[in-house]
Amino acid sequence: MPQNTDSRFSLETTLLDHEASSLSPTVLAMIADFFKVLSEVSRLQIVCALKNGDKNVSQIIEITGLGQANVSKHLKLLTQAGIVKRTQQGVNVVYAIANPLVFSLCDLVCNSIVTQLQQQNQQLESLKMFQKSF
Amino acid sequence: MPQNTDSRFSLETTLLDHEASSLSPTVLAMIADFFKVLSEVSRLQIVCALKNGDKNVSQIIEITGLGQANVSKHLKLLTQAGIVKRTQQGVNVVYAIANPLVFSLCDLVCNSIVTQLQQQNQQLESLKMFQKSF
DNA sequence: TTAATTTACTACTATTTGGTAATATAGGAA
DNA sequence: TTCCTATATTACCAAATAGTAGTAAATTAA
Repeated sequence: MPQNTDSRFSLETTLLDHEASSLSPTVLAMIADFFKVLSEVSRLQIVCALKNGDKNVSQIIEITGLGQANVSKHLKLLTQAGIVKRTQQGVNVVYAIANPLVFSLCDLVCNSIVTQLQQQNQQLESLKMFQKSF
Repeated sequence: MPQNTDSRFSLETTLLDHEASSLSPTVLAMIADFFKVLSEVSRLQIVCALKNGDKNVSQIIEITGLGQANVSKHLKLLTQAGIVKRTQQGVNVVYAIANPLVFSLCDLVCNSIVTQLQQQNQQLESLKMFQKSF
């Protein structure tokens, strides 16, 4: 196997191309952790709230309707995951999207869900037509 | 707002373009659920095991080293999410990737993590240089 | 038929985690 | 200084979940 001196690509190419037994659980855990941060409605709400521009914590609380302590905890997780970034501005703390990748991910998943629902819809229609013929 | 008769795109365009208050929690929940399925190491292991071709349950158990009941439970979740598909072949049940999107998602996240680690590495190097100058 | 194999299901335990109330901390105003 | 506001942290509870042992169901072989 040729050595790849660019570590930026060595990870991704070695990650999923091998049998699971040879996969680094550490790498899989990092990927899983990233997905886990995006796997909660409250955190997605916060991400969406930041899509149209930076917001301070109070604004995020107002937009999402979540509790203050709850928002603070979610923001900490999102920050640790590198999804949002924190900037102190006087007494306020402004959060912003640090990694726009999240929107690409959400769009991809959303398209996938829509396609899946469409297929289910088609099957439902077929069933209806079948039922009608009796 | 112009009516969009193609429901395939109305969802994705209305999803993230508005304030969180106007977002359908249902849609966000569907997206969150999809991410949640990918947020566990064991399930990522199974997905990776299927990357190089379909496998029956016994093979998946052997490759991943997970318990039988555990694998069965994870496969059920992956199937419900539309990520893998199930085919009975005699006494065996063969699972295959139903939605290759998962690999795109994993690659995107993996690249993001690598970039993040690189940046941290650079900061570490800067710190080392700084320390050396004393 | 019986026996063996494969997969799914059913509790059950232990751990994790979202939400919240209370408290702490820190910055700005008076 | 004191007071007020904004954010973070802690402690706690309740719900969700990963893992497992045991069992059930279904198929094939003998």
